[in-house]
Amino acid sequence: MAPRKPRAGRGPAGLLTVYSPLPRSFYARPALVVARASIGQLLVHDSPEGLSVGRIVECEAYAGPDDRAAHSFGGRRTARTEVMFGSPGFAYVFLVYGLHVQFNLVCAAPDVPEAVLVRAIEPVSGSALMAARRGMSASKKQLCNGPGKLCRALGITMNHYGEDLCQGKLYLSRGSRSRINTAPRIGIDYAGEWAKRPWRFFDPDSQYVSVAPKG
DNA sequence: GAATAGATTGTCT
DNA sequence: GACAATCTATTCT
Repeated sequence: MAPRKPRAGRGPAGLLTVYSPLPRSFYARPALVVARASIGQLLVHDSPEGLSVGRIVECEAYAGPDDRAAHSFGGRRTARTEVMFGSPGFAYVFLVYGLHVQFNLVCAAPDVPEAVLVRAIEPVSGSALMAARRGMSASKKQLCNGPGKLCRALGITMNHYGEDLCQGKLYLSRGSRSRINTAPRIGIDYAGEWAKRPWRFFDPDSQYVSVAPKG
C-alpha cells in the first residue's frame, strides 16, 4: 500500500508544520529508553473531527514480566494484554476505574510485553477541538495534564486498541528536545518496591505535568 | 490550596 | 464480587 501522506497543520506560531509518524524502530527498544525518548515528541491524532496535536511532557515505563506494576507482570497474557506481546509501535489502550481511558505505546520486541503510558501533553495544535471534547475552555492547563484527560482531549477511545502507530491516524511525530527529570510512578502503590522505581519521566519546565514534581 | 468521597465498568479471582 | 496505571466536585482551611 502507498505510504500515508504527511498531515499538515498550523503550529503554535501559525507556522505550517508537517507531521509524520516516527518509524517502528523508535518503539523497538526497552520501555525505559522509549519513555525517556518520548518526552518532547508530538502525539498526533488526525481524527474525522479534525487534527489535534500535543507535545508529550510526561510518561511512565512499564517494563515487562518483571515489573509488578505492569499489567503484563509475570507474563500474564489475556485479551487485554495481548497487544503488548505483539510487535512494537502499536497502541495499548485500556480502561481504568470504569471510566478513564489510558493510552500506551507498545515497546521492545514481540513476546517482550513492555509499554509506555503517556501521562500528559501540552496542546500544540487543535486546542479548540480538544477543549470541545473536554467541555472546557481551551486556555486551561488542566486540558490534558493527565492520562485520562489527554485521551478525552485527543478523542482516543477503546476503539484505538491495537492500532498501528506507524500507519494510522494516531501516531507520534518528531518534536523537540527538553530537560528530562525522573520520579516514581503514580497510582501503583500496590506494586511494593517496584512503585518506588524512578520510571516516570517528565519535562520539569512544562506547566502541563499531571502531578507537581516534589523535587 | 489540600483533603476527601463518589463515579462506574472491564477484568480477573 | 473486588479491584483498578483516574478525574471531578465538594468541603474544608
